[in-house]
Amino acid sequence: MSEYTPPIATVDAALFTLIDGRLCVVLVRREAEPYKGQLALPGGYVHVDEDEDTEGTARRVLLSKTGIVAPYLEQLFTFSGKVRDPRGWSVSIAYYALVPEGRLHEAKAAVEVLPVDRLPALPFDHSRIVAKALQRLRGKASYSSLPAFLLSETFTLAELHEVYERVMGTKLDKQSFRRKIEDQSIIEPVVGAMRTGPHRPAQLYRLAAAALTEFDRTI
Amino acid sequence: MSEYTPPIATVDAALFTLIDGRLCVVLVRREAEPYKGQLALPGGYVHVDEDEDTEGTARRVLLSKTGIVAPYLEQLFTFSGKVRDPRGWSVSIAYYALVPEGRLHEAKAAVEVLPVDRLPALPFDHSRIVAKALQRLRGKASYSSLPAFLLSETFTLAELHEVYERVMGTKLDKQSFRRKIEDQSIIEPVVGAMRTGPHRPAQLYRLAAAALTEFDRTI
DNA sequence: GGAATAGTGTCTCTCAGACACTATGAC
DNA sequence: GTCATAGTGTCTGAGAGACACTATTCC
Repeated sequence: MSEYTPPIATVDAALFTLIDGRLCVVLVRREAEPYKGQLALPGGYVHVDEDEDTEGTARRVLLSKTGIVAPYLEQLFTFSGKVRDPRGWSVSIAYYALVPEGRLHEAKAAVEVLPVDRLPALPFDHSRIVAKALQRLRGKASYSSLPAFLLSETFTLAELHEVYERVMGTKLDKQSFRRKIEDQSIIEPVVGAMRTGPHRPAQLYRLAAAALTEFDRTI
Repeated sequence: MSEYTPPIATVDAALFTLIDGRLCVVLVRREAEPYKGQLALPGGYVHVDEDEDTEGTARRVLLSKTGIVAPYLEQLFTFSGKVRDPRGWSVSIAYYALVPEGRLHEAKAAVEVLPVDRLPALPFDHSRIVAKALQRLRGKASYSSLPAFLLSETFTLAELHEVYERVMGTKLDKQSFRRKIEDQSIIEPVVGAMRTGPHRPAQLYRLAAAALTEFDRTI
């Protein structure tokens, strides 16, 4: 097998955030060919001498191209084939990530954050990657704590409620939502911490577990 | 980037079947180093001159190593890193597949079909791949038509009921199961076709869609 | 007091689970 | 008729959705 030719191996990452209640993707302008100068998902080669695994590649690429360390990062899908990259037969291990709006100040100046429903056509198959990531995000929102990673560490129930509605694109009944979230032990109150304003103060909560938590399901 | 060294790129596939109500995996004995002679998941290099994409690799590898064309094949996860393969930093795009017991006669003589709860330790990270595939299979069983791909093209409701129970490892109420399946339009009766025996004949059904169908869910 | 948002009480309707019942074949 | 499995009727309890209510702050 000495003449074995492996495909090109890259990682691409779709980094989502929520700005003014709109789901957005973080894009970077490509500094090298192909598609130099175009907006695309942050991505790069797998570095076998540097990366622990492809999740390490994703973290490195996100940090180096956007300046952001995302609190949630998950492998999405591996895209592959002869035509998706003009450089030749390639494999792209795609990841998606969530970051709260408040952490975007860490971002490099060169990034552009665009609403998912206002994206231009993206190079490679990046539009497909974004579509698949959105599908995963929306699906997983309905049975897990995933949308909470779009909020800062503490948040009110109303904020959590809204982020679920925004991600899923549907109205959710207030009482049903609160029952569901509290029954599942997804979150815990931060005792004594309240969000104040010109109204009754709201209890602040944090995620009970640092990792993603899934709800119960039945057939 | 002329000095760029890509990782090794392989595909591994966990092929499941149901024998006497027990979930089993199809293993092959490795013909080459490393781990020559050991039982492992069917796998092989991505051939950039031959494969359309990595799903094509998976189909080719499954056919060439086991002789089987599986009616259901889905990408599972991409495993990667320096230590999982003694040949060096590698990426394995793992797939899982389902095949009905009745199609195993196509299989090559060299394959071994072992129950998932009786597997030996497998080389590389193949035990992790099987574990992750089982997790996906069990999870997806609860909200999709997935387990039906372990049955031949036509089947009775009782057979479908049993395969769901076997895959999920739980008892399901007969009436609830039938309501659920029929409400979701997962299957359609094959008019006039009945499974006979020393008892009342049973209506035969087929999947209403050739592809996987998901049930409705709510938050 | 009024405005604004937080948080609760409670009714209803749907649906899953439980389980007993009827149906229809072979013998 | 018996046996075996197919298939249905129906009760009940839990929970989601709807929606109105009370609570607590700032002004």
